[in-house]
Amino acid sequence: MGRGKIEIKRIENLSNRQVTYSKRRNGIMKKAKEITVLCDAKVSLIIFASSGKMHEYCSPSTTLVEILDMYHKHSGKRLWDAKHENLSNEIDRIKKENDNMQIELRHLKGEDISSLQHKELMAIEEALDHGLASVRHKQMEYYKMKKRNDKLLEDENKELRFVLQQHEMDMEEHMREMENPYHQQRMRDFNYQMPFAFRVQPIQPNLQDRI
Amino acid sequence: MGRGKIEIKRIENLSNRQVTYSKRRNGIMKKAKEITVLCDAKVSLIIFASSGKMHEYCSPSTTLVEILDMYHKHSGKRLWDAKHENLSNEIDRIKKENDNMQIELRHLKGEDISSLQHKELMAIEEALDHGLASVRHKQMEYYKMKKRNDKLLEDENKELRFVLQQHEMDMEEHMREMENPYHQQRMRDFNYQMPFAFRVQPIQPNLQDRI
DNA sequence: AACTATTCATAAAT
DNA sequence: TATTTATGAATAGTT
Repeated sequence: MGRGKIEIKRIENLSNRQVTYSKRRNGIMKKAKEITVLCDAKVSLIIFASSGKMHEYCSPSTTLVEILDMYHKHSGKRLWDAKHENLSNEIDRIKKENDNMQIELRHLKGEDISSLQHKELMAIEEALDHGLASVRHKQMEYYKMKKRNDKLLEDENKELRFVLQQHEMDMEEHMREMENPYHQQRMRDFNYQMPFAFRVQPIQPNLQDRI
Repeated sequence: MGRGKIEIKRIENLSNRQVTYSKRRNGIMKKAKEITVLCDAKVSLIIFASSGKMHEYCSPSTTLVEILDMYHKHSGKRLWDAKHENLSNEIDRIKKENDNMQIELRHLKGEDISSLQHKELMAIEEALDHGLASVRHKQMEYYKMKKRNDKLLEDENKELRFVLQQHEMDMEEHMREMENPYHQQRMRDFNYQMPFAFRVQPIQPNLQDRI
């Protein structure tokens, strides 16, 4: 159909090929639309030019995904399933792992143990014993640490009380010397400086957060 | 093109529609093949008739999957990625669940507890205590059952020994009466019948499998 | 991009 | 359903 018959083989002239591509692509698109309307068909048409440009047509009554789903059902071919299969397998694997852990957890919590054999119960008991020992050991550590901290606080307290007493004694002594203006000035200096001199830093700053 | 112009609208006559579908489908397929060869294009064409029958064409230089991959790159549209994403999300969700259980398990086994707060340790200890109590309770049940079974076996044993003794005593008595042919016959009967009379069935047939 | 001359596709008939 | 045929549509080559 044209000014002479052409052989169906690659058009070597780039320009001619592009023109023919454009014309024929429009022709196919039109035909696709027509068969969709005339015959109630569902069509998906995807064309890539050798340049890489893409054109597509999809019947308005449907979507490409829908057509691919139908294609899948009809052809039995895989398409994107290969990609999915890997993920599905991983899900299965993890779910299984999950179930096993769930069972182990329940057993350790003393649930669902009615059907267990004596040997299995022994193993669970051992695990629990071991876990309990570890946890109690850890708690003992905290207890000791707390006790040590209490001791330190107590010591600090004692020292502070002693210093405070000294302080008060000094104060009284100075009070007696208050008439002297030089001493008045010294007293003010003392008030500003002494509190810092005896401020005590906590030894384990964040311990209280953990106990 | 044909014996008269036709309007592009659905062909109501089923037979005509089917015929037209078949002809035009062939036409499009041919055009698709031609543009593939003439213009170096890559074409994917999938057509579903209203009957549900499918026909497809794909350029020989490529595959549908390849074309869909290219389609994906060009259009930026999702296609099967939506499904892909769902699976990925589920994997993430399950993996998270998995991790949490893993941690809980390790804690119950007394592992990785260094960084735990006192409160958390208390909770774990409580869980372990509870689990241990359940497991030991269950084991106690088995122990009692076993003890009961032992007792029953012992009693049976006693009874059997008693019966056997009786049996032997009877035997001796009968031996003494052996001269009498009538007694000889009775003795044979006795030998066949008595063992069954005192055969004892185990009370918990499969108990030994579970202990 | 628009224009034909020509071939092709196909609607209707068989 | 397949083939034939008359006709409109598509398009190759030209402008």
